[in-house]
Amino acid sequence: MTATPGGWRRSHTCGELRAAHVGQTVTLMGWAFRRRDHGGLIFVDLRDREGLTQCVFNPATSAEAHAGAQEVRAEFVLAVQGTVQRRPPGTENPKLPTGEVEVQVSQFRILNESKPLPFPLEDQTEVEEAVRLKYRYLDMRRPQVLRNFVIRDQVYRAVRDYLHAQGFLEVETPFLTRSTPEGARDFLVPSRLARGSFYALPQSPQLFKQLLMVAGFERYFQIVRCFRDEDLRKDRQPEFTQIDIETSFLDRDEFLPIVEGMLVEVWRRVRGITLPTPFPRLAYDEALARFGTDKPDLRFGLELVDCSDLFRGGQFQAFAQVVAGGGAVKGLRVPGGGPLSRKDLDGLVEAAKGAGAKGLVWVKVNPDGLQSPVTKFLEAVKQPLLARLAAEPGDVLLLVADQMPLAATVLGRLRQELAQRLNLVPPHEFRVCWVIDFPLVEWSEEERRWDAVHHPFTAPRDEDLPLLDTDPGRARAKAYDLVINGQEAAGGSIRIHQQAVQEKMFKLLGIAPQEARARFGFLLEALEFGAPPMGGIAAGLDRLVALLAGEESIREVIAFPKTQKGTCPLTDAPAPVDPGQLKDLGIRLVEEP
RNA sequence: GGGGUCGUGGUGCAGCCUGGUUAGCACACUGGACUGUCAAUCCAGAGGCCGCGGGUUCAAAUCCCGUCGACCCCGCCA
Repeated sequence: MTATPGGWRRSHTCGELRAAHVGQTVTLMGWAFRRRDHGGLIFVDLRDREGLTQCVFNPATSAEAHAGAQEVRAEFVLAVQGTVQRRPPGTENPKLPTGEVEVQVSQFRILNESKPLPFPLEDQTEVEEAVRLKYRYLDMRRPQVLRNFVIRDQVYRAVRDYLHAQGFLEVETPFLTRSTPEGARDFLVPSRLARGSFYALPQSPQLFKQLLMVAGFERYFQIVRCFRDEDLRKDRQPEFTQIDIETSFLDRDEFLPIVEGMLVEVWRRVRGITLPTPFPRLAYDEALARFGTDKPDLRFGLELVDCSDLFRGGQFQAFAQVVAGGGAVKGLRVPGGGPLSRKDLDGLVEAAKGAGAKGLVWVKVNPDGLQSPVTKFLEAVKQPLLARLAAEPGDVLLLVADQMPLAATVLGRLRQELAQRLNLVPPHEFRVCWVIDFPLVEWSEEERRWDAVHHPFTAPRDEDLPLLDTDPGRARAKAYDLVINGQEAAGGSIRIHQQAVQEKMFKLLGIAPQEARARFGFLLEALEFGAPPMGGIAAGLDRLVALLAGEESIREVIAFPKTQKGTCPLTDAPAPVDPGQLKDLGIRLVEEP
């Protein structure tokens, strides 16, 4: 076995030569990153996965090599043999780890040529994403892109090492499975052997991991692809990767520290950062009240403050009526927001309306008094209002009156947007928290029934169990989300492990017994054979890696991602198939009406 | 399904508002010069269906309509 025609073997990588190697004869293999031709002297920066090494082609060393190097172009694949030498004084490159030395080339081979590139491989140049994705294999040669996949690899390993050390068993579950109701749209796979029937790709291994608990595996995990046929975002792809975990015999407060330990280990190994534990916990109601969202970004303040009582029965009719009708007035203090122009403030009003509010009241706190479209209505509550929001001259106050949770969520969006705009978000900080005590169900107006907030297998809190019969909307679930910098990074729950409770839940959700039997009777049956108490979580691996890499979009940390329309510019998937394939499956295409 | 931004040589952009030269700049590319560069430099050159289709006009990269595509957002995502 030889690495190249002629029997050369790579002796070092392009990232490892140092002053200590001076005098050694080495063989490097890699890509010609850049060539600098001085006529009498040619420099080629040879790049491989590990780094960059300057190779010098000097006719005094080898006229043949020097002549050959003139043919070299960007991204030619080279094998280079020569002597490591210290660079002449004054020509060292402190920007390169290998910058103290260079390889004086005595002979080299062109292992392969390359066409001119469709785009430059420099890190700093911005190239349209569709072009990058069409030539993703070239894009990935950029050190910045490679770095993201090194981080991803470190995350895989940290997760596996940690969970294995904690006694978790790694198990694979099927991709070809059956469609389940609720949740996202399924990707369907037609069956040839059972014509007219379809597999569904899993939205998550939810049911299987519960079966593994019934099986007595006790601690399971899997780094697994999940599929959801919904519209894409920068943090959502049709196929994405979850760290899926399930445990037996642990209640929430025993389980969450295990997950915290995993996150701590990942952040420690990848970023050298020690996340403080335990992670703070926020009840869902509290998160909504203080931040106007169930995934609060804790890197900055701008907390929402309830001002409802200040306006109850007051002369500001618009607000007083909302409060009288059971709604709330939520306030947000924008410190130093004074410079916001009338146009900015009008923009905020529009944004609030766009988010569903009937309106937004802004108040400038000037040294000589309040300035607002509704100043005269505010005079009566001026002092308590300023005190409630801890306002100071130069601030801007934003007030939204509406039903809860709308009043809070509207202001929550403005909070996020203003933090961005006013540069209040520290760029290199990680703030992690748990959001717990989610509602179990919420009323769906359009379907006229209760919907599971998390999923139908989530257990209600024990003390809320009676509420299922009397006031389901007030029942809280044993569910939890892990939120990092305002992003949902993981979500899970303690499951229902008693068949009677599960059936009650289905009944509440309007899933008829026959339908439940038909759809996942196998799970209900399993629950009758001694199912242990169980609970787990699923973490979005792509989002974790993006956070660790400082990338905005998970596409930057997925090897071959899809565009926003779900296509792959590289393979041109999805694509029509051969009529014979359709015939095998018993599928006939119909024209759109 | 809806809203927004964008689409101009291989890449990144300018020109478009206010229609009228040979569509301009940088990088890449090709040829030449050059023995210490590292975003090498200098000289010369080639390269354009201005996304696509229609309309207005004497005349369209530019104005209008439609359409396709990329990205961001809303809806959607248990």
